[in-house]
Amino acid sequence: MPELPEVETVRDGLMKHVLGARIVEAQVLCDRSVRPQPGGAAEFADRLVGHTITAVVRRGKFLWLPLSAVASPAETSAALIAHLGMSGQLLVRDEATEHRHLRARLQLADTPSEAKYLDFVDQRIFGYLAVVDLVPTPDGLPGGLGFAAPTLPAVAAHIARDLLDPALAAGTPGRRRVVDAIRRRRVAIKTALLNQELVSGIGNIYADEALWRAGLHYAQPVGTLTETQVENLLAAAENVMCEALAAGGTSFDALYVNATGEPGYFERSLAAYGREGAPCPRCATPIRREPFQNRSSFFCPKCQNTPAVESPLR
DNA sequence: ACTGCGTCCTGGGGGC
DNA sequence: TGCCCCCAGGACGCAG
Repeated sequence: MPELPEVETVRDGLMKHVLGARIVEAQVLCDRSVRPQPGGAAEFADRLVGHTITAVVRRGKFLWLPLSAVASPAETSAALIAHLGMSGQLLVRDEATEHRHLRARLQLADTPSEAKYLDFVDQRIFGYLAVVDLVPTPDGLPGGLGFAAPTLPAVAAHIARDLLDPALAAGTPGRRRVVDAIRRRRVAIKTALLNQELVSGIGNIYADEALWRAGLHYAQPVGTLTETQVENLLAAAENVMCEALAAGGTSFDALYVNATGEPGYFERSLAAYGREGAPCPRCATPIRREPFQNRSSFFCPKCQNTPAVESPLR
């Protein structure tokens, strides 16, 4: 399941293999994988062919590749956006290779490596590709990591910045605003962590890991947490995602691989997620799994104390 | 404005 | 052995 560290690992691979490349041909093998594209596959291909990839940008779990026309290279008003969903893969290939779930294939020229194809493979079709317009960021800051221009895809404008964004660095006003935005909600803390409009990039795996590190129960009402507890939780989320990034991401179920098809190695470092019945690395209490909002939550029943009840007087 | 829940999708695995 | 049902979850649409 690609979350921030996995998407960032893919971005890194794409930088090495497709930056500056010109798109020669675009093949769509599954129409449903190309959305939100009003004109469908034909419009998708039409807006890609002949254009050059000028950057590889990420905000949270969203990736986009700004495009410029060969005739007017300074103009970058559109981008190829990619969301990997549950099982999406962007694979750089030197040759046209077979994939069971190949949904789209871009043929490239002038790549910085031997790469000739950018394949979008997606088993569950929760991910998508589209060519979309870029709009200015409200704050005039870069829209995401990897591109200095203050723009982002209109279709992702509602997505918050993530914890690796310099604008949200620990101790900055940006980070304080995230803490405040979280604390204003009246939801369980895990719900807030997973809300991509408050802070982006965190999915089920890293939410559980951050909560384990911070010693918080997933169902703890946000209103019962102190400012410091929320700050510490965000720091834990940032740290665990940085460590996962250094390991190339988490390949929990083999649906995640990087841009050259290799898995990540952070799964062996997970403390809670996917470890039902295994000993908590801190206190050896068996990790428990409980259903939470149609998902699974993994936690240590000893380290992550039972949620306090929100005071009715507040 | 918020919150919560259902929906999309496919392959693997467990149970009978 | 085979079949059916359930499970995984990111993002979004909708109802209240």
